[in-house]
Amino acid sequence: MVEEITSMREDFAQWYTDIVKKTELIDYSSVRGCMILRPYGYAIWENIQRELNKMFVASGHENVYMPMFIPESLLRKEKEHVEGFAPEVAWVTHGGDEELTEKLCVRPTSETLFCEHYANIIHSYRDLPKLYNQWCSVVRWEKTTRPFLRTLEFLWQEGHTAHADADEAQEETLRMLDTYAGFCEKVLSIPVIRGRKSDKEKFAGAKATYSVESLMHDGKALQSATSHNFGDGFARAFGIQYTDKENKLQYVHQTSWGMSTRIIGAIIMVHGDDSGLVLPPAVAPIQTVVIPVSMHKEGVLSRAESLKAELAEKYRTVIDKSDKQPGWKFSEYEMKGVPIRIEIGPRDIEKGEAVLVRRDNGEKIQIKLDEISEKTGLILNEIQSGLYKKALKLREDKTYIAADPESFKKILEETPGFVKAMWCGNPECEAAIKESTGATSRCIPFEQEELSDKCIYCGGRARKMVYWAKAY
RNA sequence: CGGGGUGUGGCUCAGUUUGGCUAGAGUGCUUGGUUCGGGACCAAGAGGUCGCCUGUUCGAAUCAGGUCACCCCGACCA
Repeated sequence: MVEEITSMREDFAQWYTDIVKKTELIDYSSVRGCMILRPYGYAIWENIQRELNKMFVASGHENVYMPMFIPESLLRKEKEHVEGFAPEVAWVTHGGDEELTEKLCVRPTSETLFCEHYANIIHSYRDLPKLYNQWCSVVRWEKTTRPFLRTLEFLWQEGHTAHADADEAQEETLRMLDTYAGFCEKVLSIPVIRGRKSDKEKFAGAKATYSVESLMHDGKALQSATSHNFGDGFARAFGIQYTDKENKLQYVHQTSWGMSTRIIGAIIMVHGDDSGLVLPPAVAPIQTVVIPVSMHKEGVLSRAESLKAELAEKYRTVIDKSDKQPGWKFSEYEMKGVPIRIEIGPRDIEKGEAVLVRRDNGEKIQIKLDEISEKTGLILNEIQSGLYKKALKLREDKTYIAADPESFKKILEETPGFVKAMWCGNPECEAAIKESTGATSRCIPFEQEELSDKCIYCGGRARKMVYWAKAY
């Protein structure tokens, strides 16, 4: 047990803050609401980036880079979009001492830039589809901020695609949602609910928004990624037209989809425990750490070094040769969520063994040195899938069904989590539920269940089962 | 943006109520030594314009006004 980290039960918010600081994921900067991603935190993002990018490339997407500034007139081209984002954009009004004739906003998202560009480069059905993605940072002037979960500037990727027709755009929207779901579940070991957002929760300017939703340890939900179908709304606003095979002018149908550094907050809050971080091996900056014990003794350090070199061929491995106590090191790497720790000291070397310790369950295993590389791989896989199962169980344990407003409210107050309940589809009921319970509709899941035929709030005819929760 | 809280060596905090000598402790850091299988020990040392600004006062970490930042709860949002 690490003393410096507040226990989850005692104060979840403080636990979270302790973790991000003490494990050196971030530091605060002198700019309000902006965080410094330290090497350990940034390495997680780089791993996420690498894995996710592979998936994008595999499905035919190309990376581009757009400017970070958007002229005011361009931002204003699509009405709903600007209304959605205007309250939280940062404006550049001066270049040096000179006032700009048109102010520029720092991109809060890049739909408008992509649209303008697409209008210029798409002319024929032969130019379609356009499957672009960009990795960048965006700025949203949030009122309150929290590391990873909400910062003024954050890193993300935003995919923007243009298609010949509505069906293809819808297919792309769902394919990318599925990509995110697979990424969360396989790479991050985070189970997600796939579904559609209600109109109230929809992206500004979208025809339909889909999301993958995950559940944190404290029973609050976190939108882990979104995928939007824009229909031809943006195309009409920006004049993105092409000539089809029949020589007729058509508007393109577009999508956009994104995942941000916020997902690191989910990794922390889904897998972490009172000893600190627990990182899924696929994105852990350090997969195994070799800790020499009694390293001043003859032969220990050199054996530990050669073990490290062997492991490093296959896994992200470090050796800690600092003169700290072994016990200190054990705690340190536990706190940092390193999946596997390997202790090697005189006793082990004599027997031709080492001690392998799993972060996920604390199990200590004596392993023959000549088998250790292979076993490490197997155990990393076990941890990867074990974390998923554990998280899934947690989510299932915290998923409830409510049949009436009173029990709905009671569940959210006493045992926070996902609440499944029927909804008539009326935004007023949705707003009223939020007002009385603080919970929002997280999504209308693809996997529907017929819990009842009455809306949880008004008792009218129910149309959909919805996942509700308090959310980050 | 509303409500609450906090700013004092790197970190955690005491001191502020009731203004008063050279601002303390633990931990961390540096050096030397002894240790080393779950956060070691001894010794010596370095490190602070008390968030910032203005005021009150003979005198401000302490009082007043302002301001900035962070944390928590809410509203808004990825």
